[in-house]
Amino acid sequence: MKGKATSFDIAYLAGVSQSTVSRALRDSPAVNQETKDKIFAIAKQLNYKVDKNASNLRKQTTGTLALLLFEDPTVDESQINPFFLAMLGSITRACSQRGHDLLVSFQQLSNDWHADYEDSKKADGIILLGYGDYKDYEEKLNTLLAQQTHFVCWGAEVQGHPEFTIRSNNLQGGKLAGQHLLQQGRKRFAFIGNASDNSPEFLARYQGMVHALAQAGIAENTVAQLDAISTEQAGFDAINQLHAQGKSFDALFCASDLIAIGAIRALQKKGLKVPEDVAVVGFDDIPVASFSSPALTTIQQNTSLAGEMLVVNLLKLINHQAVELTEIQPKIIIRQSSGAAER
Amino acid sequence: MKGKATSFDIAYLAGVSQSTVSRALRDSPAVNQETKDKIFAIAKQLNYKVDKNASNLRKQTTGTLALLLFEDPTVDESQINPFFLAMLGSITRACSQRGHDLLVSFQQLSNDWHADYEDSKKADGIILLGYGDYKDYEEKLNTLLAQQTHFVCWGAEVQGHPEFTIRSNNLQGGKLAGQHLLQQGRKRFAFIGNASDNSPEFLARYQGMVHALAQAGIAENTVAQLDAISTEQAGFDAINQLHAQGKSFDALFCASDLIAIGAIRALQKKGLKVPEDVAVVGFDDIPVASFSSPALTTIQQNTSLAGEMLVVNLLKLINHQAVELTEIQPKIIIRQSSGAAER
DNA sequence: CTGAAAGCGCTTACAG
DNA sequence: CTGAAAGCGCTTACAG
Repeated sequence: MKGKATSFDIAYLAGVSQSTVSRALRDSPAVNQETKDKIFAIAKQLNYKVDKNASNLRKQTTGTLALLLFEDPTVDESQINPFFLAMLGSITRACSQRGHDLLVSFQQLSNDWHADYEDSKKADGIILLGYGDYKDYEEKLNTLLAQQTHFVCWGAEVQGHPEFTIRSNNLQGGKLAGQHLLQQGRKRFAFIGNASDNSPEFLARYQGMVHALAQAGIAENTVAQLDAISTEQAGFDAINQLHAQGKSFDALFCASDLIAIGAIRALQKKGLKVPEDVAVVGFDDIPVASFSSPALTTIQQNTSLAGEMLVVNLLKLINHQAVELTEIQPKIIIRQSSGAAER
Repeated sequence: MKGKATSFDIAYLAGVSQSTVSRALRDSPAVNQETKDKIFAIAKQLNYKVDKNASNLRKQTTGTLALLLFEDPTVDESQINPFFLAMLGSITRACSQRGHDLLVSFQQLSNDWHADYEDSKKADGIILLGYGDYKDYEEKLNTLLAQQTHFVCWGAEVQGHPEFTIRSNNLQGGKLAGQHLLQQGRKRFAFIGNASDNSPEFLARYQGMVHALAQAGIAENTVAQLDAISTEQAGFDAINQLHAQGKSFDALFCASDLIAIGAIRALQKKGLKVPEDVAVVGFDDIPVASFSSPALTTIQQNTSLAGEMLVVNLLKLINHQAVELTEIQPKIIIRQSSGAAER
């Protein structure tokens, strides 16, 4: 036999019609068990696999989900945020458990990717994952909406469609960080990370902390806040800028672990001790967090559940089932950088 | 118009045949420019995208590559080796630059994945990436060979088919590590990592170091070597075991950064100073390496070039072009853990 | 330069 | 329980 076997080859060998082969292979109850057995045996022997292109074309589906990972264009492409890589792992697993394939693409926001996947029948839906300026891609989201593309979005809420979003409870995460730093007896707070509508996740983390401080009688206007995207460099620079502004603080909450690690470096370079002089809390619990020096206290996002929920909700949307905004509860992981844990 | 537009819709609106539309959309030189312009305009307006399932079915290709990432089954699935994640990034980019999609799958070696992708026409070829016991998957590689699946393999050589392999020059990497440690005046060496045919990459790193030592008159039998898979835990345990065996050394080369980081922890826990008491060199240059304490001297693998070569060579194989074993030159990155660099 | 037609390998009403 | 037939949306010889 030349080339790959087709269902016609099996039909010929089994002495049945091709329709019957097709039914048998999908285990249709309308096929005699003996016939099935014979067909399965032949299929196995020929190492037959259903041609996905043909079956998808006929069924008008793909059995594939697309993952679009994007970051700030300023970030070096080779240095993908470790948090998203962890998500990638859990998304892959969640997909394969449900018999779906995962198409992966790293995009800059500037690219014109919207809807390509679904329109060209490469995927049944899209998972959007990334940090970056939310306002920048809101327009793209609207295009997706207009084209009725199926998608879910990590973190940011889609205007008018909260049900497309899966995210950590960032507000709660910020509260946990604030409360923990307060418990360490700290009074003068700083926050590094974009705190505007452009970065809704970071903003919620900031607001959560502010909320915790308010309950302890600390006013928001005493908090030093500086914008930063999620890179070590941005964290490093932010510290220098805060110092140049003459800001002083003994508690620092960073919107991501990468920012925190860069910030700690800058603090140490200035001769300040972490946690003695400044207690630091990060966000994400990326693998590096436990290896930084001192080990980083941080708010852990449950990437395993997050990836699962993204896939589950997207599949529901594809199947026209109802979904709603899904929030995942974060957890504080206490290590040395906040002054609470000993080795 | 209901549903997605097809080439027939465009043909109708443009007043030409569907064949002409198909040709025009692929920019065939056999189509009048005016006709093309008209067709492009209509296609754009309808937001038309070629149906990949249909075109792939007809062309009998997929325009997709599959990446199979696997690790030792003992490794927690959520904690994928950062080195492979970096590779994933560069592979994705290399694929999209060449107009290919990338299907990603994380597999345990125990799974029965061989050839599924290509047989079911989901991918034109497979990229294999992972650590793990080489002997364990040799059999699977043979199945792929027998089925004439197109594939390339990172690291390990496929018996009789060196051209399917892309890898770092691990021998050279080992030499660099050995030479560097010698330059620091170290004399008593240890190596942590599997050094057998089952882990050809680690073995070559070990042999490279041994080679460098031999040139300095240090015999292989003075070297303490202990097997370990590529995890921090394995590195941590290995140090304890070496000490239990009464081995003493002032230079340690680890087959991977993760091993090195675990080893450094264990050394420090025993009150030994790195690099003063033991100079440590790792392998990979994963992002954590620069954040460990002390920062890790390591052999950097060029993941950007590696990912590119995997894709380039696989595409060549698919197109029946000749390829040969591709080796990428590693580079030593000197930081604090080896005692050579100051802050 | 353009069109009519075949066919890629399936799935699934329809008929028996 | 099974078969004959249509059709998913393309690409590409073939003919003009």
